[in-house]
Amino acid sequence: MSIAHHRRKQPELVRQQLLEVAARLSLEQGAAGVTLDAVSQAAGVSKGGLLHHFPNKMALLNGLFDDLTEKLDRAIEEEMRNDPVAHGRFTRAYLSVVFALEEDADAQRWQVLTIALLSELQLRERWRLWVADHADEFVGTDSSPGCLLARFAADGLWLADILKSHDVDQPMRQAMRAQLVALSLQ
Amino acid sequence: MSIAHHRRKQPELVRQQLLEVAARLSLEQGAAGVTLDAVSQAAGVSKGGLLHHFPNKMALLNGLFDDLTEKLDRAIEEEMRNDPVAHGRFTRAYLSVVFALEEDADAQRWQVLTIALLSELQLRERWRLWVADHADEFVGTDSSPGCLLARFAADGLWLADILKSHDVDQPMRQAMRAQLVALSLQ
DNA sequence: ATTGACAAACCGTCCAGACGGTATCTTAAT
DNA sequence: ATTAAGATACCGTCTGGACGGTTTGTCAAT
Repeated sequence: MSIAHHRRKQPELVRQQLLEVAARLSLEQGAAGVTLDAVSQAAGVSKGGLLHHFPNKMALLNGLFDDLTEKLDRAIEEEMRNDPVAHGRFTRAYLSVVFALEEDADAQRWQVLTIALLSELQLRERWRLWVADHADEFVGTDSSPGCLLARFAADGLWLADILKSHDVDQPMRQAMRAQLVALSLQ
Repeated sequence: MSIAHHRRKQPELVRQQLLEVAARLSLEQGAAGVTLDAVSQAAGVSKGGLLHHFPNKMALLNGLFDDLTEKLDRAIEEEMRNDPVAHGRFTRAYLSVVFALEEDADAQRWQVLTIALLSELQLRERWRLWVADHADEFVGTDSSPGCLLARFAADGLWLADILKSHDVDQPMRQAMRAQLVALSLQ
């Protein structure tokens, strides 16, 4: 911050703002709403300015993806640090994060974005890699059928939250979570 | 067929062909690949011809959605007819259909389409309605936490199949299915 | 003769990206 | 401490193409 004080241009803030706005637009207007014009204008930057930070649209989308997975990874690591049991540790952390998503208002913005990102071929592949890498990293502790099933169920719940298709009340949610945690231990 | 025989133009076939091609394009090129130009050209029809069958693009997407849910409903009904146990009957039928998806080569084409459809705001709402309607219809038999959980897990597996993120081998798949069926009964 | 099923040309809009330019910041030599 | 030199962070405009949709034309079947 000491630097920021005598620094009038703060490119990192602009970059963050652009990502923020892009995520918000995808939430409010769907994937089609994320155009260079719309993003730059809503972020109070010219299109040239946007393209300075992200040389093309794909770079912007990749930036969103990076931001998303980074946050996800941090949240998961945080949860894993507080779990003494090795077996299914990653799965339980994953469960925690997914179950927390609905309550975190900030996180909601990212949920719909995920769907939008998944509809892009290249980003779908990146997502695949993310999953594969994590499955690989925790193959020793989290590859039992129970763990896999628990994570699948979490994904299903996450999808339902996005679509608001079911509304699961809080007691039911907690009951489900308990059952999935039990699965992760078996 | 008797009509088609002495009829050179077969509008119903063209319509089917258009939907087929649109689904294929979304699989091969992502949602962005489904343009009126691309669909009509790949279907061997002029753009005017396409717009004769579907007055605008949304109508085409709605047509895809209708086709998809129709097939889904038929498959589910078929499965439900062969299940003597009332409790969780819908959930088990849902499981059967989802687990069968990966084997059915024809069905694969529709999987990615689903994601593409979900990225469209209006179609997401239609999907929400479909889910809500079915949850409502079978509220007496399929609203237990076990059933809900089983369906969530099926959705997660379906997502994993689409992304090819995990490759679950056949024995594991069957074990998971058995476990989910058990959940649907509890 | 009318109509349904297309084809072909065309229109207006939107959008990704290029480009030329300007303001601001950093570095380092003086 | 000043300042020249270059890098970085933007801005505003333009363009070529894509895309959704319209209009008009054609032709076979009824």
